[in-house]
Amino acid sequence: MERYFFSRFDNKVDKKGRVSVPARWRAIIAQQAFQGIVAYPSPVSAAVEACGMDRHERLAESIDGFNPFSDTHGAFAAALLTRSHPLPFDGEGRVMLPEALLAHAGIEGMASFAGRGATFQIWRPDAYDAYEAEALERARTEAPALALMQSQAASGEGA
Amino acid sequence: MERYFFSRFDNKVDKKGRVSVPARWRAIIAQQAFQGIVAYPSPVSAAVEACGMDRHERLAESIDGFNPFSDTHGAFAAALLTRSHPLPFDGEGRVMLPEALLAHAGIEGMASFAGRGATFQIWRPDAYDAYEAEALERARTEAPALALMQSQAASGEGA
DNA sequence: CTGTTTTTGGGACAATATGGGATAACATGG
DNA sequence: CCATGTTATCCCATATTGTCCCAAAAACAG
Repeated sequence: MERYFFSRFDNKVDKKGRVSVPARWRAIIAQQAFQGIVAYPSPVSAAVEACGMDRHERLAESIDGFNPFSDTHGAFAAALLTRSHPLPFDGEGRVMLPEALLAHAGIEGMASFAGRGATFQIWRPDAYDAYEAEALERARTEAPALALMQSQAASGEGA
Repeated sequence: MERYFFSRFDNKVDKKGRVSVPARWRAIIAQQAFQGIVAYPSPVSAAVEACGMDRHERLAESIDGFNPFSDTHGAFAAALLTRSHPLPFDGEGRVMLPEALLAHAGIEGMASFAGRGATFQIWRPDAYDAYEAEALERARTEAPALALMQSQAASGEGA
């Protein structure tokens, strides 16, 4: 069984605002209590970021660990909790993206789902194309750093 | 099902002073004995802070843990307990915000509900917009603090 | 190709937010 | 203790929004 979000899918946003979440990804979430995803604006790009409720609850819990009246707690709560939306699946595995998220990503008509391991992102297709081109370039120059991490992890493995 | 308060909702305060608490949040509170919320002025911002009675009782208990004649006990009791209002839901899931809370947050006409995990806040909409802009900036600079907490709690889980 | 899964479309229905009238509870002053 | 005006509660109506259900089209696998 798959456990992480991979691949890219381009699905249609119908006039009621619904989009299918890729079936393969729904299968990953199927074992969780909340049948749906949690989505929030990426703090660093014009994309919607999303994951299952389990992961998001862990995020909420670690924010809860800060002093509730501190600026640090407030900042993270405002950025990640107030701006996140639980989006339950309908009977066909679709979700409705709220207006605020559509606007943040500039999505209309089509949405690109980009698997990112423990999370995935939802982009306006042409915006994702541009982002990908830039990311590939960066990956090329930073490849040595990844190779280093790989070897570190491997050295700690047993038989 | 959902266990934390997420998202933002902007609801109307009618001329009788009633506001709908978002239905999704009422569902979280539905399993508690007191059908309503407990609200008090935020000690650190121009917002009304609120939660279910269960959490508020735990707050009261931890204040009770202080020496009853200490300044600390007196300060928290005055700030959080004396100024707290239990606000029961009416048949349609609305509450009436007392004058003191409306004044503290400068609310009139519209109220913004900001989910913050275990609690939520109620703001004057334009005041929340301003607060959010500032909070996002701060979250960006303090991101490392969250990353640290994350690594402590959620070491190595999937989606 | 043929059967199955997945995405997409749309109508029927239910839930929610909101408005307002009628009634009951309350504090106050007489 | 009662009268009274005010405040809050209950109840019902309604527009809107979101949810559910069924059906067709498209993609996919054997």
